[in-house]
Amino acid sequence: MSIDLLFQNIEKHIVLTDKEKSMLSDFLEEKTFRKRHYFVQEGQYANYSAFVTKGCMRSYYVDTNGFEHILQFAIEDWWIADMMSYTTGKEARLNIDALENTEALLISRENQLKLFEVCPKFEKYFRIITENGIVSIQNRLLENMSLLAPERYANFVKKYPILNQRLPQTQIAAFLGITPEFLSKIRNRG
Amino acid sequence: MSIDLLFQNIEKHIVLTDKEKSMLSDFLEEKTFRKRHYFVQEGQYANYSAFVTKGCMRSYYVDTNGFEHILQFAIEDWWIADMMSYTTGKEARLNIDALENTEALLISRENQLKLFEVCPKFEKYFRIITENGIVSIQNRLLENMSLLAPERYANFVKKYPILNQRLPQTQIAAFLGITPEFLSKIRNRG
DNA sequence: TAAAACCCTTAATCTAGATTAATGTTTTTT
DNA sequence: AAAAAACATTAATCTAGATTAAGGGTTTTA
Repeated sequence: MSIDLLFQNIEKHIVLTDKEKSMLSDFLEEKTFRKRHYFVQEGQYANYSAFVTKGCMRSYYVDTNGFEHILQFAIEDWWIADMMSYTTGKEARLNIDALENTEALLISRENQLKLFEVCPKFEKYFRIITENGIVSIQNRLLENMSLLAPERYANFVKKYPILNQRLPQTQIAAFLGITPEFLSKIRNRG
Repeated sequence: MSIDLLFQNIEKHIVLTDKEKSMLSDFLEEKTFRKRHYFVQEGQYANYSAFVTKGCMRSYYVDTNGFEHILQFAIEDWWIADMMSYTTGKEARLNIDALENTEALLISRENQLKLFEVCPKFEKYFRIITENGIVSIQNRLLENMSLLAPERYANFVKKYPILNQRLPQTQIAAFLGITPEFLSKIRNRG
């Protein structure tokens, strides 16, 4: 069962009783996304967060010149959401779509907050993964400010070897903040 | 009392009883930092988080060429920490120092986690401000990727007019990811 | 199975912002 | 009050990476 992947993820941080597992289960929705289909679109109220159990999604911002800037990839075992819209209830500024045919477990913000009330353990879990999220994005920001593109790419490969194999170059370039042409140059001894 | 500023900050998100306030108070330490003195240095175990009640601090990374890249400013009513070291217990890679004579309330990670056990309301508070932190730094990353320096500076001024007045240009430049020379040019009709 | 649609490569040219350097001002320390 | 340190300005030169463009490959869709 795909929900077991989520249970395992949660149990890296807290211990769950069977009752808590079934409670969580009741608050989730299973959904599949065909390649290139949207989970979130700019302008929507994105009050769902997704835990990917199969496939790959990405969140990205489209700038005023139409260029895409990728904030996050999410393969199996990763959460993805427009955190701004999800937590504040305002309109999303990000898009989230599937780069492969994808299966995910969705939780609404409403259900998440209910879960926190009923069982503070879940609040602890999300507090921890949110802390980890901050650390990881702070690190990325500092890398963007202090490293040249070839070094950033080397770190990407080291950190996410699977993504480097699995994703098209265009997507990796849009994540690193460079053009696909320049990434091509880097890859072929630039 | 300077701790009232923290109570007010917390009560934007949750309601506190007098008992909870005094409990929190017991877990905090008051400390002052003279201008240019360190709260955290690279290589230390930075197991304290600071809530600034007066003055200004900054967290920054020093790259291999000796350049400083500022991750965060914290004036009155802001928390600041090396989140990586604070949450994982590993050695800090950031420095945090005072840009002005500063007063702050410190909480150790140990006490914070105790507080969460004793009173889950505090876990909720920190979950919320951590969520807000993610949103804000995600936004900054996307701005860095999608905007030119003059636009980033304009947004900075709009978002933090006080910091723009209060901080030297060198510090603002190190936050925006540009040189002070180029910021000078931008400011004088660039 | 053809034709879109997407994806990758290479190379010439261009530009946002860095670097260097010189000069002046303001703030801090002695 | 002097000296030192930090801060700001301006301008010439330089460079990491963008842009443009053209050609070839591969995967999807009809």
